[in-house]
Amino acid sequence: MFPCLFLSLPPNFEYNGSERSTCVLPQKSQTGPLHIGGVRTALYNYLFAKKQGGKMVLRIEDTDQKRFVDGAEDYILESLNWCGIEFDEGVHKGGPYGPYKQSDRKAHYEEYAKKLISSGHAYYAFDTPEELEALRKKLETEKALNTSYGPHCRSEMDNSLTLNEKKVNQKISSGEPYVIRFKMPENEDVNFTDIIRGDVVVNTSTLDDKVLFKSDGMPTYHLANIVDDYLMKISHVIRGEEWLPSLPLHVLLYKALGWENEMPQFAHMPLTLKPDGKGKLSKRDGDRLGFPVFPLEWKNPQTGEISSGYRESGYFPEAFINILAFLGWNPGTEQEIFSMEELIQTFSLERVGKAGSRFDPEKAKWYNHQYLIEKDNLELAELYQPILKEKGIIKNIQFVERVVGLIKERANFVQEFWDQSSFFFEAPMEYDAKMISKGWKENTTEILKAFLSKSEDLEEYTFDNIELAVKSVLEEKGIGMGQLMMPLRLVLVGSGKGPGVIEIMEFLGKEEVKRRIEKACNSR
RNA sequence: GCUCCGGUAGACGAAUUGGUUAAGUCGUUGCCCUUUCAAGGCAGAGGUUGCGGGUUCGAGCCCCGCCCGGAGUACCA
Repeated sequence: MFPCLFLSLPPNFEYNGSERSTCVLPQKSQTGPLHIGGVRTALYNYLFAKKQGGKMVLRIEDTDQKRFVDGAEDYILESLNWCGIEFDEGVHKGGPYGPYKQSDRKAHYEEYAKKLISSGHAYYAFDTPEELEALRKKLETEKALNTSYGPHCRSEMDNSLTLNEKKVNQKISSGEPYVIRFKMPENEDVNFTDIIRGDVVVNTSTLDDKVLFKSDGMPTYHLANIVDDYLMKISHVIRGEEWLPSLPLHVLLYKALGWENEMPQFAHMPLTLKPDGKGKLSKRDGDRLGFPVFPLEWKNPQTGEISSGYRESGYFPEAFINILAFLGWNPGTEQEIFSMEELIQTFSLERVGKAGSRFDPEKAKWYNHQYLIEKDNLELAELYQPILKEKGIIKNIQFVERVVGLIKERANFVQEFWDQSSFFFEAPMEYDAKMISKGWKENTTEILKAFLSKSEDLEEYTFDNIELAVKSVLEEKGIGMGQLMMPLRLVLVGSGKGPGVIEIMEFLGKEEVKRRIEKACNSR
């Protein structure tokens, strides 16, 4: 899996303005594709860009060839498309700053890596993995403050700082593998400002000589990101908090390349945490705790393992977006339901929180319910139809629409509709035992028959008329409402759920009600 | 270990930037309604704002120390 980057460019770009954004998508996601944390990062970038009137650009960061996952790129595209996050430029669309896939931009990285070498900001290193491992172990046993490749040890290693030029050229031309490392300055304070975190200072003595260019000819994230953001004229970098520790390096790279004035502004957003326990949300948490971590269902092409997605679980994209937006951001008002358009209007980086937020699956359901009850009955009926077809039930859309209108308030998802409404389509096959013992008395059959004969006389089987029939039966028999309504519900629905009993009767019609009552009475 | 970032009820989080009694939502509990369930309405529980000092008339907010959590510390992003 590789992450991708979102950039936004305003039509009239100026570096000192605050009108453009960019972000890095997923975190270390070897284990799977874009998950909700990544979509949320994309969303914030999108909201920021749209609010400022910028353009959204998708860049694919596929510099790690080992981690290529088949289908990942399409998955990203499809996910964001489902969410309603649109791009103006990118791998799939082209644009003035292409190509938008880093594996197609190798020449750029090589060029700037060489520039850094000639300006003395970087150097070639020939150390083998074994030598590197030995170095680390040695420094660890010495309890050195900094156990990585850096100023304190680079003079003892196999690199262009210790070797003479002839030797270096010889090694390179003979095809010996090499990397290019950044020459980290010694004991220098790096100051920078993060939009969300504020001012941060880091001393370079805690940093190391990061590899910028790998022996396979590809850049690392650090180099590729800086070069591309510069070339693509990015003004804002909005990415996950896990990048914050790399920011000093990035700042130093901008300086070393002489791009200090073109350096974008940074915003590092809080991580999304597991609902239980500790740590950031990972792929495994979802199905372990019974909620999706992916926007769309994902099938791992290598293992065939399937992870559930929000779309397949019945979440509406609008609800999903709303949930994500509130994961680390809030408007400061009491409004909780926001359309994408409202989010664009209201969103600001300043109101993004600093603390990591825990994802709450319960509240996610609540959000979906809010959107579901606001949906048009016809739209919901169309979503319900395929489910009915699977059950072998063919009904016209008007019928389904009426059913949906009666039951949608008690469901969070369209998938729950059948459980709430099966009795509208077919008579109950069995009766709930608890309801029988609670509501079915000796005289119940007699009461139901009395009700039946009352309703026989009804010319129009309307709510009001049925109610009148109910009342007169109660009066005649001198009984309470429960003695009639409980059995009626049992007979009609089969259990203790569903809308009001009279509403159900009105919907089913006189004949069907009669059939169900008689069937139940005869079977007693 | 080291570096950085965090810490307000079970969860998300507000607090006009130092100003009464620390919002609201989800969840939870009870009641009303519907003799079902859900929705809705009402009410309640839940907090020493991580801990300890300090500054101040006054601290969730500023300063110092500590504790806890997270991230980073790869030829991964």
